[in-house]
Amino acid sequence: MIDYERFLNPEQLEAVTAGDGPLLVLAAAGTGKTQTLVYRVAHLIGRGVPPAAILLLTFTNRAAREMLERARSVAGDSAAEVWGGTFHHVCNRMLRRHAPRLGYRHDFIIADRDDSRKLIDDCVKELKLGGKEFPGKDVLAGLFSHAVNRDEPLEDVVGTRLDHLACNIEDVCCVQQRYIELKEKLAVMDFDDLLLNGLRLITEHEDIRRLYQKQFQHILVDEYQDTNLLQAQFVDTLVGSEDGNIMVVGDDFQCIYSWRGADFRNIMSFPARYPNARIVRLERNYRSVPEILEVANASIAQNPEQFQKTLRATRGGGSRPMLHIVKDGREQAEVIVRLIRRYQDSGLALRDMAVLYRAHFHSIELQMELGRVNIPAAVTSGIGVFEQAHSKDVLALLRLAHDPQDRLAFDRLICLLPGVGPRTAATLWHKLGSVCDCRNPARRAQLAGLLRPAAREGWEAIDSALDDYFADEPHTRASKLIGGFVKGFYEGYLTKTYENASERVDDVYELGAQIDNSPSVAAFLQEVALLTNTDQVDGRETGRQADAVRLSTVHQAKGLEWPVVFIIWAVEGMFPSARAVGELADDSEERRLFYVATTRAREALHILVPGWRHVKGGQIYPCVQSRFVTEIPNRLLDTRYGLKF
DNA sequence: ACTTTATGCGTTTTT
DNA sequence: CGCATAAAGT
Repeated sequence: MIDYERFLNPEQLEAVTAGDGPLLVLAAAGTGKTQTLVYRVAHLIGRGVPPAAILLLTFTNRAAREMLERARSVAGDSAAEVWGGTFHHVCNRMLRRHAPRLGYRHDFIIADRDDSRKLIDDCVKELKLGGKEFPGKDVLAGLFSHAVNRDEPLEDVVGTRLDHLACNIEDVCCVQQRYIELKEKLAVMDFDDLLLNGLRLITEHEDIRRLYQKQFQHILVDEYQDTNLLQAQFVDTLVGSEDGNIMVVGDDFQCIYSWRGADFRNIMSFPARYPNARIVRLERNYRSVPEILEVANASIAQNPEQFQKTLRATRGGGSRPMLHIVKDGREQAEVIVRLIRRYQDSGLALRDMAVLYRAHFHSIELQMELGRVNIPAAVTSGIGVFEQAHSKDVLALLRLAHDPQDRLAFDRLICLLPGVGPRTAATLWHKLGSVCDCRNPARRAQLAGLLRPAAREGWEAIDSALDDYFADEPHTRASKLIGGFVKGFYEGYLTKTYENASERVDDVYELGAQIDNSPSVAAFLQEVALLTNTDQVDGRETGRQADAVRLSTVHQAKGLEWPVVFIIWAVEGMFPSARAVGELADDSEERRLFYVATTRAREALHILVPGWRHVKGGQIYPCVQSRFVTEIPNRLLDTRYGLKF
């Protein structure tokens, strides 16, 4: 029997041991939200609920993995059978089983952000729209996504978000229509389709809805404040009744994804949608020293219309957060280097420290400085390994090998050949009859015959790699195909295309090893589009990751904590970001982001405010201290100037 | 004429 | 890194 009272405080215990019925846990930052979810899962299993009857929806795959691992150590190995993952992941898993019910193949292709933008661009060109006044593909993708995730008509979204642009709303709708048709034709779902079709599956098909309602006796949702309307509908439908077994955990103060359609009204209206919901508040913060919490509380108090919560400290006194007024980005980097060295001398490891910023490019100057003075830094970069060109190239080869109809993969692969671009790729695809059966040597030879000599040479190398690969069936190993591909063709391509070709070669071999270790190549390919950079970085950390300072955007730091945190570029226009303030005329989400940043720190928080910003071209702009700093009472901060501290 | 490739520049946040 | 534009290649 688990001694819950030993590991949980009274509020956490109440949430963990609550009986059936809806439950809303308002868990402020650092109050043991994860602990509560982990023990709730353990408690349910202990009560006799079959693990496979529990659905745990999280914001990242990493969060699900961590929670289930911990639940496993508390409740035993059976916890591994709990369904856990992101909404996209769970929808994908359901859709792989039932896709034909919606007119899709089981092996539909997932289009990542790049793929869908490319497809949208194709639609625009096909409809001969384009032009100066017409929105670009990113804007269009954003509009489509917004409409889907908020369940609003596209016309309204275009009307409100694009009123300054004198473009025809109907044209935009035409592009969307064409985009939807094109996706259907290519058997492709984009990220939004996974959610949309996951929801359609259980709303339009009663038997499937019943199946999953019966299977999932308990549904738990983490980071509920960052769900969008579609996701909330998905959960509500699966729960089925207003007295169902649904537990949602969240903190409206930490809703930072509304630009992606998240709507913290989901959490605000939860008590109205589930009138009998029990509400538990977790306010005892175990993470940070009181001085840091005071700053966080003072900051978030500026936002109206939220569930009132105050972080109460449980820890003893530490020291006040430091505000560093520095000359410019260079001095900012210098201050951080000195502070890092000082913390190292006092016994902290580099992995105990993190530098947080609003946008990736804010960190470039610091990265260079850290490199110069040999302080190892782990950057959670904007694009993960799987999203980088070389991974995608290799994945395209594997995808095409396993699915002759994967046009996106074909295009990508064939365009690597010299003298072949999108146009020739399209012609070739047509000439081949909309299939590229790599399993069939005769078909591969046919393709070779259609290519120009320069391109043919490259294709022949790929051809022999494919030949070797299929010779081993059914025990094909991805690493073998990748090895042949790299040696015969890709290494040469990489060396003439990129500076850091050898790193990329290493990455690609690593990718092969990972696929060999996964259950099957096909399963890996079906999941890979949903794996994110943070999943990947953490995967590596367990491996050979050395001790390093973490550099991260605030968004990617969500759910993490460090003894020492630096927030850089706390100036107007950068944090809050100029775009966010201009577009929304409401800075509350940016303030929540600042709140998330401050509450990542356990012992020490340093906020840096440079006075000048060097833009390339030699221009210098003065910086104004961020409103988020200015609105904090002076007495809560320890202000230092320049290099004196 | 049509395609591919080279060059220079600007960057919010991401499943 | 991706995008737009201009130049080179077929």
